[in-house]
Amino acid sequence: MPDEEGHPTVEEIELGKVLSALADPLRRRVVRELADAPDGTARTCSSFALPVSKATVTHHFRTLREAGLIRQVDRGNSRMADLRRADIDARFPGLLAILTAETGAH
Amino acid sequence: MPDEEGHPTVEEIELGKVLSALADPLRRRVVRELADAPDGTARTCSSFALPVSKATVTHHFRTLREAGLIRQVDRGNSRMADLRRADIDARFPGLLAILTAETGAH
DNA sequence: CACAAGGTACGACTTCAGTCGTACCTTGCG
DNA sequence: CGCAAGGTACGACTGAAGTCGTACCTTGTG
Repeated sequence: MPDEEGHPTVEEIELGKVLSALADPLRRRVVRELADAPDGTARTCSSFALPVSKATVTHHFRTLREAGLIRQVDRGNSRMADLRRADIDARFPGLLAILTAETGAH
Repeated sequence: MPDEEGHPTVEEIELGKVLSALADPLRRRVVRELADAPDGTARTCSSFALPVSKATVTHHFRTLREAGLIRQVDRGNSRMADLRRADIDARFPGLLAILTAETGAH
């Protein structure tokens, strides 16, 4: 069985869900910031300062997690999120490069 | 100015619209079939035999066209669609390879 | 010319995704 | 202990997206 609740295994990652998750500019911004940071960088949800409410932030991170793009682990007080870089690269090579190349209006 | 109605130029192609367009399995199927065919292959909308009505087919092809993924030109009786392969490769290298690699339930 | 084939336009319906407020839970800290 | 910080759960609202039927236009063909 997978890790915890809502983390698909590498084989379970579906292109459709990944593309749907990345269709949203806020979620794309989260992934891009994580992809630009050193591998293994883990940040809290709130550290991204998304211009939406807490409830909406939770919703977006759940979408990213269930798509298989990020990993979320409880760490005492808060919950840390980090990019599943190796898994993404294995399933969709070149995808992260496309995302990090995005510039302009975000 | 661009070509005809609804064809963005290469620079106007936006990642968000491309990902939104590709989030739909039917549209992904169209792009994949075109990408698998030889470059320059042009097909009619109806030749894809999508399991939806004519009106819906028109809708999906308009979405693909406005996202900049396909080109549509009137050719007498019908309207031929072909992949904007060079433009896509220029803006998002590796994207088409990800799509053509998709297997399983479509 | 008349008609079928291929698409588009428009309006309508339904489902889904993004958004929020509120209530609530857990953990760390003073 | 008591409280603030960080997140989640739930219900609700709204707008967007996929779907369809019908009507209509254009082009090629018999």
